[in-house]
Amino acid sequence: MPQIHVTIDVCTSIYLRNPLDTTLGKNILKHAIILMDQIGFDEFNFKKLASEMGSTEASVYRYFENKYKLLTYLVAWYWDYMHFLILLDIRNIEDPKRKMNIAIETLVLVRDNTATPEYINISKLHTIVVENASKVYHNKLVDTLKKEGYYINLQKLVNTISANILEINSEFKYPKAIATNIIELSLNNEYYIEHLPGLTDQDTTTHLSPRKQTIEMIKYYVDRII
Amino acid sequence: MPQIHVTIDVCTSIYLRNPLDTTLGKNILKHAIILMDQIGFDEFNFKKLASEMGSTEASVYRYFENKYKLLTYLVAWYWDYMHFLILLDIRNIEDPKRKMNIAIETLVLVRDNTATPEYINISKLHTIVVENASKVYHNKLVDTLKKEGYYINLQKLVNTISANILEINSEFKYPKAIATNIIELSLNNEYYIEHLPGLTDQDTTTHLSPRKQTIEMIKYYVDRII
DNA sequence: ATATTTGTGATAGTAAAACTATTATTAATA
DNA sequence: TATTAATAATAGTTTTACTATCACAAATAT
Repeated sequence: MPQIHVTIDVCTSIYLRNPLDTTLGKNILKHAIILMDQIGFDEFNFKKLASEMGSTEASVYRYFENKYKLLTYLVAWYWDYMHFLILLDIRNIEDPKRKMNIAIETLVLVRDNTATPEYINISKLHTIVVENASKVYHNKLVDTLKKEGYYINLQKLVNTISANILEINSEFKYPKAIATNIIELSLNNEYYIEHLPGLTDQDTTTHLSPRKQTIEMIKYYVDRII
Repeated sequence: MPQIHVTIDVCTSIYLRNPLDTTLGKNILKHAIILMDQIGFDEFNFKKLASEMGSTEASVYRYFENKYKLLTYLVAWYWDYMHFLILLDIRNIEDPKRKMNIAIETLVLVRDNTATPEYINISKLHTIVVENASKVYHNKLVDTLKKEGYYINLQKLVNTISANILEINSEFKYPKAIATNIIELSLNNEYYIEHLPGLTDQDTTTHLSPRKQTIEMIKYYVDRII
């Protein structure tokens, strides 16, 4: 059986050397995900990463200028991969409403896939994205980074979902804003259920998992709004 | 004419000494807002703040343990103040839909008010909240900070808007999640229009300002969903 | 087979950030 | 006038973020 190989496109200026080219590079990604997930981005640094993976600080610096660029790379990778999974899942499906439901499930469930490379723990990467995506998009350098193409991966995903919204209702006035909003809801709602339940609505009658509840919520939301 | 005095309640364990008690304290808030707005939270530190306001690093450390706590304080202050403005604006209004529209306008427009203390530049504080609110809510310490009551100010605002949603439609299934979402949209949409326009929809036909466009969008959204 | 390039490890170092501690001085209060 | 509290000034420590250099091993080119 042919193995599916995923090529994740991440803007080349994010890194100094392509981490996918070498074993060390992939190891940096692998252990960066494990460590960031464990101690959080603020506590994370290249010294700890190097010691965690049995390498040296200087070696890591050959791949990424700083930890912000490494985070940006991981988040871009995540969106490109999510986009790939969604496109895979909605292939051959005609009904736009069904397509939307599948996209929502894919976004929230963060299912593992045979195409996930060994060096990426997708569930931990999801946690990292939930906790830190805003650091990538909300900062003083946003305008420069945008010009360098750091955000195209999320943009492409938004475009796909936005197109799907227009297939459901071609008159809908704010397809991109709602696409972006669906993506943000898929990240935040589960986090709120777990950590800040007062900011969302937990269904105490059913015994659905936080993820299933989030899917229900976003479907309800999409159904009413579009 | 009696002057309205706003008492902003911020959880006492955020600060070491109440900044509102002294001139230096208020000066810390004032210049922290100016400086954070100017150089961004990541570049901001107590040394720069002290030099900006003609004081010393050690003096600032007597009020706040670190810059994260200062940010948390400012964000909590912002929500308490927004809540106050909304309650003021919807007084004596019966129609729940009108109340919601007013709340949306208040959230997005961030109008200055005579009750705004001299040491707070509310428009700059708004920028700081837009760019950094997620750092306050998405972090590894969230569970501890929640227990200490760091997030009650946002929670109260969510409760007020959530109640308003139920007044419009008592059957609505996710009042808190949508209240939180409205607040997040009010912060993000304007930022996206300005910095990441591909993530939202700009109306090129009209000549509405980003804020007016955001208000239109959220009203459209609320109207359809609730 | 040998020379050369490339990637990595090891070590060492600098500059700035993030605090802490001490003392002197000034202002408020008893 | 004595006492206390608040602040400024100074001087430190520790950690983070990053740079530079050199040696060695593996891959590649000739």
